[in-house]
Formats: sequence, C-alpha cells, structure tokens
Amino acid sequence: MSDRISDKRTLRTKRMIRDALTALMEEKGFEGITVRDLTTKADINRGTFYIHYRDKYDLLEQSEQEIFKELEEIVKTVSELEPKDVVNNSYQNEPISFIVRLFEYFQENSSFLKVVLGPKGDPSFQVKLKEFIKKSFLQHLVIKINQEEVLVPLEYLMAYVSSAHLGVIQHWLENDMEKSPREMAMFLAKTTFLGPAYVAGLK
Amino acid sequence: MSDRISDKRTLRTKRMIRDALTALMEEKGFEGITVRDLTTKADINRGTFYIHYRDKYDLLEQSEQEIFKELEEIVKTVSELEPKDVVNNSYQNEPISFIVRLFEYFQENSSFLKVVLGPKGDPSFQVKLKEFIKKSFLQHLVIKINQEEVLVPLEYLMAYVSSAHLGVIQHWLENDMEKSPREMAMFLAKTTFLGPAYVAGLK
DNA sequence: ATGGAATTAGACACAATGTTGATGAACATT
DNA sequence: AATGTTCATCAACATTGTGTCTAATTCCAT
Repeated sequence: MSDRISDKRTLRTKRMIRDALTALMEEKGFEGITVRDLTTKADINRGTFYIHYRDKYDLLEQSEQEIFKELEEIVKTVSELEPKDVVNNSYQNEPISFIVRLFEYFQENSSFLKVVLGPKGDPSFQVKLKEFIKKSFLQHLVIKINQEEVLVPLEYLMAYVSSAHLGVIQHWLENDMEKSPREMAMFLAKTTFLGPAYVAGLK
Repeated sequence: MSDRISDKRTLRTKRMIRDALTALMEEKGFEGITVRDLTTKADINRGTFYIHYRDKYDLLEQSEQEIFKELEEIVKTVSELEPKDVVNNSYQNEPISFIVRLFEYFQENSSFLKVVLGPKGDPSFQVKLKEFIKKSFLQHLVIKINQEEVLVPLEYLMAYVSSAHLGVIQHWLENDMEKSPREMAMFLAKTTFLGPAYVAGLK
C-alpha cells in the first residue's frame, strides 16, 4: 500500500493539467477557461479532470497553495532582521538577502504568477500575498519599533508597505523582469527605508 | 423625440440591475453571479437585461466607467500641486484637499467599491485605479522633480506609491471606513512624503 | 388619446457542467 | 509472470446558464 497520490500516472496527469492551466491563463485569463479547454490542452479525458479537482477553482486554489508552501520554505531560513541594519544597508546599496531570494523564486514561476497577479487574475491571491508580506517581513520589524515614536496607525502602515511591495512585484512581472532580483530588492529597501519622496529627490 | 435613454422605465430598470449587481457581488462575488441571478434580484425579465447590456461583463464595465467619469470630475478642479508645499503640509498635519474629496467620494460609493476592490472583485479595476492615481496625482509631482537627484527608476517608484495608495484605500473600505477622509488623506501624505520608516519611528 | 417604446412570458438552440458505468491500461506486489 | 488494485478512457446523461427571438402587453411622451 504505497501512497495513492504518488502514482506515476496521477502525477503525470496533474502536471499536464497544471501546465495547461498556466498556458491557457496566458491566452485568455482564468475566467475564460473551461474544463474542456484544460483537458483538451492537457490531452486527457474530461472525466479524469474531475477525479483530481472539484472544478477549475479548486485547481487554481491548489496551484496557489503550492506557491505559498514554497514561499514559506524560503522565508523559514530568515532568523532575524535588525531595523538599524536594514536602514544602514539602504544607504550602502546593500539589499536584504532573502528578498533577493524571493524575487528569484518569482522569476522561476513567472508565467503562472504574471497572470494570477495580472488584470485577468485572482484578486484573492493578491490579498494572500499581501498577508504573506506582512507576516514574513514587516512583523519582524514592527515588533522592534518604539511604540511612542510611531506617528500613524501601524495597521494602515502595514497595508501601505505591503501593497507597495505587491505593486512593484506586479510591475516587474508585467515588464518581463528586465531588472535583476538584486536591483529589485535594493529598490524596495531604499524606497521603504529612505522614503518615496527622498528617493525621488524631494527634500 | 426625446432621448431614448431618459425613459423612466429604462432608468428604473438600469438602476435596479446595478443595485442587484452590488448586492449579489457582496453575496457571492462577481464570477458567481449569473444573468438570471441579476434579473431575479432586480425583478425584471431576463430578456430585458440583454436590451441594455451585452452580458454581465458589459454591465460591470459600464458601472466601473461611471465611477471613473465621476473621479475625473473631482480631479478636474485640481490646478497645481507644489511638491514643496505638499512636503511642508505633511509636517503641519495639513492633508491635500482633493485627496480628502476623493475619500469622501469613495465613502459615498463604498458598497460597490468595497466588493469590486475586494478579494472577489475585479483585478482589472485595481489596475485602472492605479493608473488613475498615477495620472491625477503623481504626474503633477513627477514633472517637477529634479531628474539628477532621483535615486531610483521613476516608473517603479510610481508603481510603488500608486499601489500603496490603492492598498490603503482597500484596507479602509475593508475596515468599514472607521477613520475620516481627512485622517486618511493626512496619513497618505505623511507616509509618502516623510517615508514609511520615518513615520514608524525608525531614524 | 394615440403611436411608439420598453417590458414581458415563453420558447429555442447551444455550450459547459458535473456525474455515472463499463472497459481497458498501468501499477505495485509477490 | 500472475494478480488484485488503482487510474484513465469513452460515451451518455440530466442540469444549468447563455444569448436570441416573437408575440403580446404595459407604460411613456407628446
């Protein structure tokens, strides 16, 4: 009795369905896709699809969850983030290393992420990604903030910064990742820690 | 021969369809809605729907366009925006007046905007709203920037700031607009012109 | 009050959905 | 190599939503 999910045939079928999903999302966006489209492209029987997924929304969700599982893996290695160091690094053109690693991962999965984060994509994925950014990045810093010196509601500040980060990732994917992961990480650190107005040259 | 669009029956029908759209989007998200749902809720014949709209996507688009038409009206009155003044205002707790006006408008249309900008909404509307923010707000400032003092690609900076603004609007709507439009405008000005790290108390 | 419109009810063909049952192919195990 | 199990295939089915149309009716503007 080996794992039922590790059957070679099953893995092959699932991989082909997921590849078809990415390809079709590029063509016509998620909502334009039918189950028949998927199974035709994947070259499998339509009935087979329903063995593995409840419907196309289930397929999308499982694919998204896999992304987050891998993102968590990357972030897991991050132990500490010192606010002081981060600000200093921003002056010294030194990006935050695990952010570089995240951009590399985005690049590896760009075809899927580009559509799912694009105008025909899934808005709930954006929400989840913002949550992930808050959890993995901002909370490390927020707990070290001197509460008395905070000028604004932290909750809104987190919404501001996490959205900004998401938007930059989207813009980067939309523009075919012409800048390097390192440049992107550097840009985010600079803009967040020195401020948008400062990096724009306004004093 | 008066306008065919000003017939009382037509106006009534369209209004009822749009109200049904907002209500149903709250219930099950845009994609879960069928034309039959809409016409049942609006209490009109299904055939009537197709007289006014090609399909449910056409209905959504027309509703969105109306929002932007009114947003343009609000912004039209803005003549000049001096970067120096804006930065000074940020120190003096003085928000940008037309941003306050925009938040008031969001509040007036919150039920529709909340869903359309929410996790079950329309990601292309987010893209359009970011474009609107760039056009109406950032470009006024960007053209006055001393190009030599800019430390980062402007294109990415605009993506950063416009996304941040959008995200704050979303968070505000999601949290039932507990802060006033003036507080929101002030928060955005402070965070953008003094910087996220500064307002968080990091020096 | 009347002509012109918007709306209605009902029917139509079509496409996609999700399910089912019989059959054959691939798999792991011994 | 034989066996029992699991997976995929194929075809058929009922159901639901779509978009279009026609004839009858109701409502509006003048």
